[in-house]
Amino acid sequence: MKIAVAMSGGIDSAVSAMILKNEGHEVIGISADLTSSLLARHFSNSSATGSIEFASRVAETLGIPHHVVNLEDDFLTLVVDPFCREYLKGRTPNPCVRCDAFIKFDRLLNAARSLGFDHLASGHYAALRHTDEGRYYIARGAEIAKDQSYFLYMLSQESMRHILFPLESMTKADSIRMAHENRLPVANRPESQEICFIPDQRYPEFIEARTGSTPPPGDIVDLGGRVIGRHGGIHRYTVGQRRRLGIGFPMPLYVVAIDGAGNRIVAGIREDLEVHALRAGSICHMKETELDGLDVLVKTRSTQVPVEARLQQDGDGIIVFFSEPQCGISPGQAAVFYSSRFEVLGGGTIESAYADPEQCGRDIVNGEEPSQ
RNA sequence: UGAGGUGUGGCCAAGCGGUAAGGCAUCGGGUUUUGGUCCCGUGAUCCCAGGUUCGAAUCCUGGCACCUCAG
Repeated sequence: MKIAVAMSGGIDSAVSAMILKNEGHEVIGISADLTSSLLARHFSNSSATGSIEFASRVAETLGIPHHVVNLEDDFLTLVVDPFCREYLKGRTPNPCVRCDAFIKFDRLLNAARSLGFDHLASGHYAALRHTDEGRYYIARGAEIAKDQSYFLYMLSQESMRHILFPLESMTKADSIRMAHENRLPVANRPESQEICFIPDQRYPEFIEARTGSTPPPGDIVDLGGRVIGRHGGIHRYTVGQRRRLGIGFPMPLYVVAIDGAGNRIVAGIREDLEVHALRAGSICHMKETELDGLDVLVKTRSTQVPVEARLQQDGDGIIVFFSEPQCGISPGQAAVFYSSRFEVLGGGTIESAYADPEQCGRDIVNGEEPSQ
């Protein structure tokens, strides 16, 4: 089989390429240049090409060709700029989800196919499966702690026909061991974390530089509307956030809601954060084409243990009723639905969250006052 | 300027003569292919000036500041 391996310059994709090569496939490495000029523009002192150079060295070590595809324009249009716009509205986007769906497993896949390679493999810790009827879906792989299926819920049926996850039955420890045993030049590289296009966690500064706008300071209020502090721009906050509120109080205070229209941050104690239901929109169907009424497991963040919930169709969206209240549910993030076997059934973008399960109209997360 | 009260690190707050708890905030670190959470670590000589005492944030005197009640 002719397989292009999406190589990030990290351990996982390197091991993936090695495995496929050893299995006798015709393998090339392919890397997307997403950020070199972006980072040069906004962070003059950071090295954007380091990862691609590592990928190149791995390809050389493995004796496979390596291609670099410049996808920066698409990346900016489909990932970076929507990310910035969401933050300016007081929402908390998940750029990785969009990058996987629109860049890696779309544009980069297409680039591979135009090179004559009909399959694209990546180093994700996730499994790709299909039903007897030929419907593809993502599922959790052997690596539970670092499962990445959450990020993949938006992949299309069309793209999944051409995708391979060579690590799906491996653990991270397996990969590290293989990388060392085979002396891959990336064996000791640190794990990637944080947003790839924003060095040093300085995302508020990045958003300001990228959009050319500086969100104004405003009030931090409690649930009763009393002013208890000041914020430095709503793009600096997310629901559930505790640090950097700067308010001395007998108890820790968290961001309970972001009122974009009123330019206010609503703060409260931990139990004010508890949410019994949420509404997700932009629904993607993975294994299931009908989600209404299903009892599922849900993840509202990538590193969370899935929790029980029931789904209910609500127009073009889905309302998720949690069995146990959840904290830190932020509009803009992804809610991903799993079966008890950790198959991805579908998912969506969180639009709002509800403290009261019986009255989903009480929408405190979108900044509206509780209705009484 | 009559009476009473208060004055401890950014905020709140223990301490009641024996050599400054704790919470919140901040900052740093750990965990984490998003944000966040979580975990660990992080600071003061006690409004000022005298005095008593072996020793005071803790007692006394005098200032200063703020608060409350009066008028």
